Amino acid sequence: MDNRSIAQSIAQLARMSAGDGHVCGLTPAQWNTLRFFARANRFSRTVSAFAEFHATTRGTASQTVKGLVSEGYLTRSPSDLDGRSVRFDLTDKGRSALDHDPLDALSEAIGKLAPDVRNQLETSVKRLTEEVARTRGKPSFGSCRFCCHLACALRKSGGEPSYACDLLEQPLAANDLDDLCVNFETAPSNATARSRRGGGPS
Amino acid sequence: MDNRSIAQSIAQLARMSAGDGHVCGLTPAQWNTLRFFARANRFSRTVSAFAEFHATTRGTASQTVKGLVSEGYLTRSPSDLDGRSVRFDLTDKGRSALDHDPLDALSEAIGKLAPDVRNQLETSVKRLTEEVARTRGKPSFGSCRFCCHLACALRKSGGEPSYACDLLEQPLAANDLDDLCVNFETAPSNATARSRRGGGPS
DNA sequence: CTGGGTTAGTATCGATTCGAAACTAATTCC
DNA sequence: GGAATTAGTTTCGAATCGATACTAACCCAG
Repeated sequence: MDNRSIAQSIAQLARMSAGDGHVCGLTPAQWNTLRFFARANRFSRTVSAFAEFHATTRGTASQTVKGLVSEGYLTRSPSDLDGRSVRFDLTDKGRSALDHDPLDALSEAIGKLAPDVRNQLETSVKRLTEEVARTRGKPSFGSCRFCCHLACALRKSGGEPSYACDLLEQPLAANDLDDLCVNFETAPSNATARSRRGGGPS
Repeated sequence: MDNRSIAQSIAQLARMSAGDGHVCGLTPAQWNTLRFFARANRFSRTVSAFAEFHATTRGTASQTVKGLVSEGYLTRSPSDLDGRSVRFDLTDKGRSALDHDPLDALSEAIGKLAPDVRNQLETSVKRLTEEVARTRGKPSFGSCRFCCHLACALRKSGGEPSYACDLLEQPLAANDLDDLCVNFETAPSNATARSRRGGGPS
C-alpha cells in the first residue's frame, strides 16, 4: 500500500472517529474546542492558540468559544499577565461532558492495541505531526515534557525537580508537563536524552 | 501519554494535513471526494458509497459530486447492472488535480518513516479503522485483497490466478484488489493466511 | 509619555456546507 | 401486480467558516 493510501486511511479514521456530529447537543467543532481546552496548558488556553491548533481563523474560534461559554462549558477569565489576553477554563459541566466524547471510540480502540504497538503508533503520529507542521510553518503543539524550552533545575535540597519554561520565563508544575503548548518546539538533536529525562519512572 | 491524547493527536494530524482548505480552487470536501473516487473500485464509485465513506448524507454527497461533474473532474455514467445506480469516474483533469493534493504533505511525511515503522503504522491504522467502524456499525472500506468475500481460484492452466467477489458475484481484475470497496469485511479468524496470500512478493 | 506598530479578541457579513425531509425512479420481494 | 426498499436528486433552513473591519492592550523607540 502506498503512502497516499495510508494518509487517506488516517484521514478516514479521524473523520469516522469524530462521530456523526451532534452528540449530547454539541457540534463537532464544539467537541474539538472542549478537547483542546481540556489538554492545553494555561498559556495556551486562549482563542488565538485554539485558532491555530484548529487551523481556523481567530474570528471563527472566538464564535465557537463564545457559544461554549454561554452554555456553561467554559469560563472566561482575563489574564493577569496580559490585559488583552483571556484565558478559558473548563467548568465541571465541560469536564463531565468529555465523559461522553465521541472520540472515545477511537481512544478505546487504541487501548486494545498491544502496548508496544501503541507506543510505536504514538511515536509515529508525533513524528508525522511535527513533520507536517514543519512543512507548513505551523506550530506542532507538543507537550512541555519534550519541548526545547523546558528548563529543568534539580533542587538538591528537597530532591524535587522544579520546572520552568525559559521562553515565557514562567514556572511549570510537574503535572503541567504533559499539557499541550502553542509554543512547543522540539530540540534539534538530543531527543533521546530529553525523553529519558522526562520519561523516567514517576 | 494516555489513549485520549493519542486519539486527539491523530485527529489533529488529520485536520492539519487536510490543509487550509481551498487549494487549486477545490474545497476540502471536494478533495475528499476526488480522493475517494480515485481509490474506490467500480462497485463503490457511487453517491451512496461515498456518502457512507465520508460519513455524510446522500443529499450532501450528491451535491458535492454534482459540483465536481459540472467542473469536469468526474464523469457520470449510468450503471449497466442497475438502472437506478450511477457510476462516477475521474477524468484526466480529476487525476491531474490529485497531483496537487494537499494531503500529499502527510503522504510525504509517511514516506520518510523507516519501512518497518511505516508498515506498523499501516497495520495499526487499519486495525483501528476496523475497530471503530465495528463499534459504530459502519462499513470499514477496506480493499478486496483482505476481504472475506474475495474468491481466489487458481487457474491451473495458465498459472494466473483469477479473482472474484462472491458477494456481488462479479469478476475482479488483479489490479482491482487494492481498491476500496464499500462491501469490505474482514474474515473473522484467518487473517494471517489471507495476508500471506495477498501480501507476498509481487 | 506620546505615537506607531503589533497582538488578543470580538463583531459582522456573505458564501459555503450540511442535514433533514420530500420526491422520482428502478429494483426486489411477496 | 403491488408493497417495500434502494439509488439518487432536489429544496430549504440552520450552522459553519473565512474575510474584513474594529476595539483595546501591549511594546518599543524616541
